[in-house]
Amino acid sequence: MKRQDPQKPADAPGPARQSNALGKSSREQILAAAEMILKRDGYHKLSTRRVAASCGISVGNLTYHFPSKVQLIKALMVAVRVRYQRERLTVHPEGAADGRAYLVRLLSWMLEDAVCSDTSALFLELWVLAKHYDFGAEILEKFYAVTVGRMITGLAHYFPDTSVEQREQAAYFMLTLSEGTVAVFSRSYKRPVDERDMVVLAVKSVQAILSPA
Amino acid sequence: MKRQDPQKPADAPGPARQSNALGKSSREQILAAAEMILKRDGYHKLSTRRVAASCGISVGNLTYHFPSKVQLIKALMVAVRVRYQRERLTVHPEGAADGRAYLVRLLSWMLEDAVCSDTSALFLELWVLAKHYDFGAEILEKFYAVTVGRMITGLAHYFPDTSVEQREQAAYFMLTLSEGTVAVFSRSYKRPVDERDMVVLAVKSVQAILSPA
DNA sequence: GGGTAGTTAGGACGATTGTACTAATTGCCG
DNA sequence: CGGCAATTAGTACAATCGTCCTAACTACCC
Repeated sequence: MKRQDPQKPADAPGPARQSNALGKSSREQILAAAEMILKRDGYHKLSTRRVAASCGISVGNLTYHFPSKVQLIKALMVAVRVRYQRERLTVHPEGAADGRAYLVRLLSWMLEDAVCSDTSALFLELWVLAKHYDFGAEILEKFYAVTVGRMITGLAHYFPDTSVEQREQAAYFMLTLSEGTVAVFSRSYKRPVDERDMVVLAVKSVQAILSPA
Repeated sequence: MKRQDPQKPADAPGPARQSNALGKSSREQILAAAEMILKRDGYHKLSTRRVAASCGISVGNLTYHFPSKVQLIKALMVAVRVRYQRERLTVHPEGAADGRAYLVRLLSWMLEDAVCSDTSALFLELWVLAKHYDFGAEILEKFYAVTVGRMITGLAHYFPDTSVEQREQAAYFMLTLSEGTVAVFSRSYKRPVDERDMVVLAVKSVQAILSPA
């Protein structure tokens, strides 16, 4: 039949959708398969047919839920952003003893997550998507903005004697270190320095940034 | 068949590769076109036909010089590595007044280069290629190893009172910051912190890393 | 000038891509 | 149960992909 109302807003519409045998709606199943393929095979191997085959549905069915590949990619990036953002907000350490302990916990988690194969494989592709699609850059920048914002509030709590500029700079500094760790340390390779050394260096650096000039 | 007239005489004997109208051998021309397409359109749009069309030769001619796409990609990565490595060795600041001036010059150049659209667009794709091809990871790691090694010797000259571990850690730290800058700051976007602020923070951080514990 | 190796153009093949279209099936509501 | 909308499957089509093949052209050496 004719496809009417091809795009609902990219947000999940809530519980009003049918579920298939796997207990997930077709939309969620498609997005999960697309994310898996994006991480494993990369953007340049992400095709509608592959996604459809990966979750056992037909191409026609996929084009019903996502009339174009771009819409699928957009929905995929939105879903990924929502999930990662929720994770990053949840994991944020709150009960740290002091500022130093907060930095150790935060940077340990960030850098360990950066070298995790799931995260690193995903972000490498997200950067490419952000370069290729305008909406991709927007989504990524929004994610970064929220991540940085959350760090800034944490810093304000543990380092009250710092200026707003110092906290902003420290937050972007930690973000840059985290993404750089994805680029440099995500591949297994023999190096004289590993990501755990980087945590120590990062803590020392952020303390230097936050200390009065 | 109906290609342009070859008015370029082969200059000196020696290696004696033929040259076409552009004064570059077909191999170099192909590699240059491939690099341009990789940077502009990304790996997932890099096709043999597109490269051939971009430098005005036929597909058959391209497959003569590079029998498979993988070989083209490999040669492209090798060429890019050689060029960037030579550049990074050349630009290395030698006549700095003191350690701090050395760090300022080095990190300024590294982070400014990271946000340059040519470099950033290229490295985003190189990371994907390194994830997809084993030889890509090797080439990238070798480039990183040489870059870090050059930084270590520079640090040893300007910071003689530091341990080998400190210099290694500082070098990998600067590399991580540089690559993270590509990922975070290469897109033009309004942020409260820019890459020039990052230079200041990076200098302060590396000084903290190199100072005695 | 003739010959040989190195280049080049062009076509062909099967595979894969994104998307459009139709028809069948399913689920829900009155 | 009937009917209608939502969902699914399957096919088709033009475009592009990587690679192979052959014939023609070019440069250079004897």
